[in-house]
Amino acid sequence: MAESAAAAAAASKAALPTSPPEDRPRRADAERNRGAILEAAEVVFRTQGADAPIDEIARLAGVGVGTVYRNYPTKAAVLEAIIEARLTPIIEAARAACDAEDPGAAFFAMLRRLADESAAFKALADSIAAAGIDLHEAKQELANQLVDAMAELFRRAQRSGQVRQDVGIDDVTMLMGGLSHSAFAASDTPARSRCVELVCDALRGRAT
Amino acid sequence: MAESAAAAAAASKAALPTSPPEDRPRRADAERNRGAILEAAEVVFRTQGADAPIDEIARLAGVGVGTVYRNYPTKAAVLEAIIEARLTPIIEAARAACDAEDPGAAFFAMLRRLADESAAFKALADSIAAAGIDLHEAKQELANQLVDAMAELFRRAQRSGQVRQDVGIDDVTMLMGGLSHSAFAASDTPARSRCVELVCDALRGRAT
DNA sequence: TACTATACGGAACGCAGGTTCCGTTTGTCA
DNA sequence: TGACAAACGGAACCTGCGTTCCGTATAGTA
Repeated sequence: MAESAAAAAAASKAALPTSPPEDRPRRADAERNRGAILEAAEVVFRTQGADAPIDEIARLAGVGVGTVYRNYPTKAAVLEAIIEARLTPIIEAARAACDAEDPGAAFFAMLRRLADESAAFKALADSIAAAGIDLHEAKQELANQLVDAMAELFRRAQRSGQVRQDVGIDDVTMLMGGLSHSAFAASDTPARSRCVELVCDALRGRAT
Repeated sequence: MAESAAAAAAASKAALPTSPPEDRPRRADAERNRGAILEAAEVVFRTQGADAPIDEIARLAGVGVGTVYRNYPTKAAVLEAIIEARLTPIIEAARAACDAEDPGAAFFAMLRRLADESAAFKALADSIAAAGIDLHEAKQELANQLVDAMAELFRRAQRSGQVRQDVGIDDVTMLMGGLSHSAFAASDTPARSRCVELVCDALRGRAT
């Protein structure tokens, strides 16, 4: 999945080693390295966030930087591949949740999930936190998809009466963006869930 | 005010042009430049945040970078002077609020103030957002003072029964740190106040 | 095993930002 | 007005990071 995501992302950027089908297959070591790079990038972006240097990924993968760039045209492309792999199922879950019987419960469940994912994956937290802020990153498209899906879910939850009427999706983005940003630092899981529940309660307009 | 704060901050760092009293006074142009630097730094850190380059400050002040460094040993020292000037009155207000008749109202008022200040001053938002996160910055000491003052105020508000019992100061730090971070981006004042009120309601444990 | 296209590693490059250095300018005082 | 210490500006330096380049190594093939 990450594979295809990466390939797709790459295809739109430049000619990559994942060449036309009929060509002779790539060398085995190249294939192996590609996997190692993807795994290393996952670890590094998860633990260090989007600002981690490329050298770090290369080192962990046991390859030179050149090899990283032979697989991905830019650092942004590597990041995008990783973020996409991580974010796609979340976006799909949000879309699927729109059809849930109880849109309110589904909406709040998604908020919890966003916080959990942010806590577990620093680059993702960066991405979600940035969703309501800058608009100039490669991953913006993905962030938009997430925001759109959440917006639809939010509208349904609100229409069902489980979210107070005087708030908007932008408020949710602001609260969750901020929370995501803090979430990774907090190794403290209970505190995080408590905060998410506070936000949920606030959006409901009533106490637990 | 900014002057004295800067001087104090500077004194603790290294020997600065603000030399021992009995020495002959500094040259008039030096004094003027110092003021210009402080003003420029204020503007730059307010609008661009803590990451703004020193050159920007020098340019706006109409001096060379060398002159900035003759007044402050490092960029961190400049930032600290500015943040201190901005944060000190807030910290004092938080301490004073501990003696308020209604600790609950005082506590929530401080939350509002923190959000407002963050929205108006990017570097301050950075600082507040970081309060619950890293521990390696020059401004950490200030952040700690703020957190300590807020913690005391929080305890009193909680003891007075206006804050639910099942949350801690760390939850407040997390929520407000995140909100501060988003707040600057949001030129939208109503949205910001709405979010702060949501957080306040959540901490109260009841709806408006 | 020998040959060659493919892939590799990592030095080198460019750029940005913090900090230092030094030749020049200028305020101050006699 | 002349002399000198104080202060100035900004080029130069250093470090970190993204990206490129090229001489070398090797998987695949005959």
